[in-house]
This record gives sequence, structure tokens and C-alpha cells, in this order.
Amino acid sequence: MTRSTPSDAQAAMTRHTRTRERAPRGQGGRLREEILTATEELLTATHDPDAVSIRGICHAVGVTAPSIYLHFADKDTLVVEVCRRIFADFDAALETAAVGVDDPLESLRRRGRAYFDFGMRYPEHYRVLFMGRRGDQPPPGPEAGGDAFDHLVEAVARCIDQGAFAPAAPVVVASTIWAALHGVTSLMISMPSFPWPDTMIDDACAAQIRAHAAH
Amino acid sequence: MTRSTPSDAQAAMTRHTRTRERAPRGQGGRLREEILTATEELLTATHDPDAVSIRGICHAVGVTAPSIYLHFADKDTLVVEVCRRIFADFDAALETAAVGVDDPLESLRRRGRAYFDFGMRYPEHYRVLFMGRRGDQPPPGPEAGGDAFDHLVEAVARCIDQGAFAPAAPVVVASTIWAALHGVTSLMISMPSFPWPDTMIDDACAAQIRAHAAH
DNA sequence: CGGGTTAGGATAACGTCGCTAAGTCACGAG
DNA sequence: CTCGTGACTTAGCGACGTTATCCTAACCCG
Repeated sequence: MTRSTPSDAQAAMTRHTRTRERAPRGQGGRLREEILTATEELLTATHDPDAVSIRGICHAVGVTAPSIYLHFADKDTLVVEVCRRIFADFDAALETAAVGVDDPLESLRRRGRAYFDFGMRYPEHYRVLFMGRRGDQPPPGPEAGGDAFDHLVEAVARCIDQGAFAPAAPVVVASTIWAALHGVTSLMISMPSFPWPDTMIDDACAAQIRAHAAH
Repeated sequence: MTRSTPSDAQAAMTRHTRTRERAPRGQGGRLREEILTATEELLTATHDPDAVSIRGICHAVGVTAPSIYLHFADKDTLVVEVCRRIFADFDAALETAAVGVDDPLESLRRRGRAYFDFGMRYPEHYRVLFMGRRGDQPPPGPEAGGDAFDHLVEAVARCIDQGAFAPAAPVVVASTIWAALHGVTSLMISMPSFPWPDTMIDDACAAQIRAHAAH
């Protein structure tokens, strides 16, 4: 919202100094990759999508601003694309966290921790995908890490099938669990200065497991 | 992020047409109120703080843009002030929802529903205060509705004291419950098109109560 | 009742932003 | 050798938040 203060090293950005050599004929799409990595670096450096500008990205790449639009429709889709790339490993991270664990409850707990850890590792990407205004159109599960939500539903179903969870609709239980995990993750991202208990995510996981446990 | 498309009725905003008469000598602060209500209206109309501009606010009030800065440091503090005003009744809404309810668990459940309802009633204000980057500096409880978090801790303590909840640190339990409530509320705000179960908030409340129940 | 003070604004402008329209220029195909 | 086209650039538009400076009407005081 607040414009970035007249940046020190931003004067040199006005005019172009040819730092990058033109890509050869067939490989025009190589600039696309360079834009994505530059945007990613600026995003993790500034912790704010609004603070990374098109002109800033292009200066980092060594190209002029309109070149962005040869590869991305607008800034929004560029930023979302960057975040989606990071979260491409999201589902895999959750799955590998639970691999080799027989107890379905422990498996669920490890998924929860992995969810939280991933969000805390990439808070700005998490924010864009899960807390933004623009992440709505594509359903969030598929958008952010493929089939993560479907896999959570399956993990819940295993808990129910093996009698660890009380009988219920797995998708409903999974939605509640997702909300609890998202609540912890997003609150700790948005309000890092609040005196959260150190055991926040573990408490939330334990609470969910106890809540849905059979008997 | 995306700039608002060249607005239809925005051409008339460039030049000033004197619609508002200067406030009398002592009542300069009256403009402050008019700015706040105009900002509030634009915020609920556009559902996006970035879409409500300083110039748009001033056009609605009938004043020129720099006059804003006689009463507010910058746009951020203005928007936050608007949201804080709406959420001034937040704590009271949660308290009145639980008034006259003897059962401490039912009291907690009604607080949870009231929390959710308030967030869904003012989603953009909720977003600014609880999901924003700027709502961090003041601790969120006090910021967003006074002592709402403290009252939640007390409500949890009553559940523990009366034996309905298992012995635990009330502030830790309250943090977990807050996270669960916030998870449901914020997810449904950010991803309204996801097929959420209709009973989402009730399920979350029931899960929390079951999770922390004694025995 | 006239003149300084000052509250309550307005004018003008700066720098930045996302984005578009219209070139330029080298290279590979014919 | 021409010609098209891929890979960009130059120039610029309109809007943005914000600041520095100026104006002007109302009040106080003599």
C-alpha cells in the first residue's frame, strides 16, 4: 500500500544498460525462466509482492519492463506462477513426511507438521496462494501443490477405516483439519509478534486427533 | 496489485469541483469523520483496500487529496482506523453471544459462532486486521476488538475450573481455539469458491470442545 | 472596524507504478 | 538476397501515494 520509499539504487533503473544479451532464435522462452527466478529472489528478499515491481524484476534480469508481458499476462499471474512453482513440492513434502509410518494417526500428525513447516518456510508464497484475493479461481488444493487436499482426505479415510477415527465423512473431517492447520500457519505468519506458545502446531494436531478419535 | 481499470466516473475526479463547504473554525476535525465514513463505504463497496484510492475518497468527500494528510499519516493508518472502528464492537458481540448461558461449553460454542459471523459480516475488515501485513505492530487481541482474546482465555478457564475441560494452561488452549476459528473464517474469506461443508464452523467448534474435554 | 493570525483547506508537482502501442534489429528460411 | 518474424526496446499513458507551497476565509484583538 505504502509506496516503496524512493529507492537508493533505483535511479539507475530508469535507463537501460544492456547487461543481458539477446536470446538466440529458438530460445525466447529462456527469458521467462530468468524472470521467474529474479521475481522469486526479490519476493523472498522483500517479503512483499507489492514491494517487488515489474521494473525491479527487469532491472535484475537486465531487460526492459515491457518484455515481461511477452511471457506473462500481468504482474499477478507472474507472482502467482512463482508461488505455484515453490508449492509444486508441497504435496510431495506432505507425502514424504508420512512415508513409512504405519500408525494412521501418527501419519496425520506428521502431515500436519509438514504443512506448517512448509508454510513457515515460504510465508510469502503461502500468503499469496492461501491468504490472497487472487488465489480463489482455481480450487486451492489443486492450485497449491496438486492433490494435497485429496491426499489429506485419503489419510483421514484411513484413520476412519482402521477404527482410529470415529465414523464420519472423510472430506468433512479433512476440511476441519485443514482449517485448523491453516489457522495456526496463517496466524503465525500474519502476527509473528503475538506470544504464541512454542507448541502451537503440535497442540493443534493433537487437538484434531483427539477431536475425531473413536470412542 | 493490478491497478483498477481506468474508471468510468474517474475523469471528473482530476479537477476539483467545490462540493463541500469549509468547516467552521473550531470543527476542523469534522472532515476526519467524513473521510472515515467515505473510506468505509468505498471499502465495503469494492471489497479491496487497494481499489479504494486516496483520490477516490477525497472525491466522495468533496475535497482534494492532500487534505487527507491533515488527519491521517498515510493511507495505511486510515484504512486500519476504519477497520478498527468496525471491530470496536467485536469483543462486545462475542460477549453478548454468550450472555445468559450457564453451560461453559455452550458459552464457548456461541463465542465461536459469533467470531465466525462477525468475520463473515466484515470480511475485508477482518482481512486487514487479521490477515494483513500491517496488523502486526499492536498485539492483535487488543487491536481487533479490545480484550476479545483475554475474554476467550477466561471462558476457557471457566471450562477448566468447572471440570468440563481437562486441566491445562488456559492461554494455550485459547490460542489453539483461536487458531481453529481463524482457520475457518480466513479460509472461507480467501477461498469462497471451495466446496466447504455447510457445517464448517459448527464442526470446528465441536472438534475443539471434544478435543479439550475432560475424561 | 480594520488588520494580523491561523485554521482549513487548495495547487502544483514529484517519483513510482502497471501496462500498451509502436517501433528496431538481427537472424534464419526461401 | 530478400523477407518475415522472433526478441526485444523506446516512448509514453494514466493512475497512484505523498510532499511542499500557497491561498483564503474566519476569528481575535485593538
